[in-house]
Amino acid sequence: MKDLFNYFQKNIPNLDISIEQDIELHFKQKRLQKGDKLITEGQVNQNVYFIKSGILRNYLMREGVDITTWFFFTNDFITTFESFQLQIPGIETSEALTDCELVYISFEELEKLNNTSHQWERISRVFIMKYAIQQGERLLMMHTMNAEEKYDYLIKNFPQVVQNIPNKFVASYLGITRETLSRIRAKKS
Amino acid sequence: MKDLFNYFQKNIPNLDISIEQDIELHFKQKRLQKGDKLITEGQVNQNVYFIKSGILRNYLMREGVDITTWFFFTNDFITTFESFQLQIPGIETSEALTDCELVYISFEELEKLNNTSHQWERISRVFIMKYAIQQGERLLMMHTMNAEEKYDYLIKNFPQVVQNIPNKFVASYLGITRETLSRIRAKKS
DNA sequence: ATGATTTATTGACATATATCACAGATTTTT
DNA sequence: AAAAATCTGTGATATATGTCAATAAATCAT
Repeated sequence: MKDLFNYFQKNIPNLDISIEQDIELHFKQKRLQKGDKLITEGQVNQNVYFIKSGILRNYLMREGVDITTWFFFTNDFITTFESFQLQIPGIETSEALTDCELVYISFEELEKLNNTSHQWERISRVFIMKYAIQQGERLLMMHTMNAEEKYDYLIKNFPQVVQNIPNKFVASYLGITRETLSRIRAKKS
Repeated sequence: MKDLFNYFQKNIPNLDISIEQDIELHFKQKRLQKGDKLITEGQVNQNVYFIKSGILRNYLMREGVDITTWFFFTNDFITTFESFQLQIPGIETSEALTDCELVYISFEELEKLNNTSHQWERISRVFIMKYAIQQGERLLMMHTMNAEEKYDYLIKNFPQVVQNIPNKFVASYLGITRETLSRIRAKKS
């Protein structure tokens, strides 16, 4: 759990040491094997997970087509955001692309911490804020770029995606077809 | 300022009455005329504004082209999110599409409230969370829909956009050209 | 290791949307 | 109210990307 506390400290100044105890007390461990589902479409996402190691993706099915919405790496939090925050059934599924080590806390337990501790409320706010900023950047990419620009953007800003993830997932993440991605890649080499 | 406190109460249970006094003390009034700029590209967005009445849009220039990123209506908060949250120069501009009445608070004052009051930290968290959810929905729209589907989605979910806003802004908000929007509209009537 | 399955590449063609050009409509300014 | 400016609609054409089909390459399972 030390990793998680370190990660909090890196992002939020002057954290109380009691936070580390809270983590010990309320977070649990979980391991996944490649291909395992962590969160399932149609169900309420009960937990927020912190990735100690591994890679996952969120995706949804739209008219029978698998669309990747997000990739997650070591030191990311993973939820299906709306489902977790509003505690309603979600449309997204999370699956492990590699074996993963996670720690997690349930919505109710986190809410308790948020209710009783100002510092936990701060932690929640800061990480939601960072998530919103990331989303804004991705939205801008989808809004303003063509296929090749999106791929260049990905290489520049998230090289770990291109290096570690099958092209079919990269393509659907970019909102283009596998064939188009393949042609863009061919042109570059 | 009563509107703002009511709005907080509607979204967050059990708010202390002291919040209303905080609002009186720290929020200021501002009026805009149609066409006025509220936040300017290249500068740090110092304040978060709550819209008591009026409509605004955020936009950015990309290769000389004006791209609308978001519309804001009565009872929305408006910032250029990343610039405000990180207090760094932003790429977006906010302009009034109608005359507007706003109330606002500076980043520093809000941070003070967030630091000293758990309830304010809660308020910040909840509205950032709501913003993130909205962004996620918009991202899904841009990711998965074609031009006509996006327009239908807008009519269904944000009819006030289609009713009140010039088509050229609607088009760039959807990431399509004015001509394509015009043809979609023609087909429907 | 070998065969089976999945994934990536490439070509031919189809289609949605962009671009350019101009005319008509609407809004703003004088 | 008239003139000017801006916005919207429509046609002709161009282009990026999608679709379908076949093969090659990579990965997985026995």
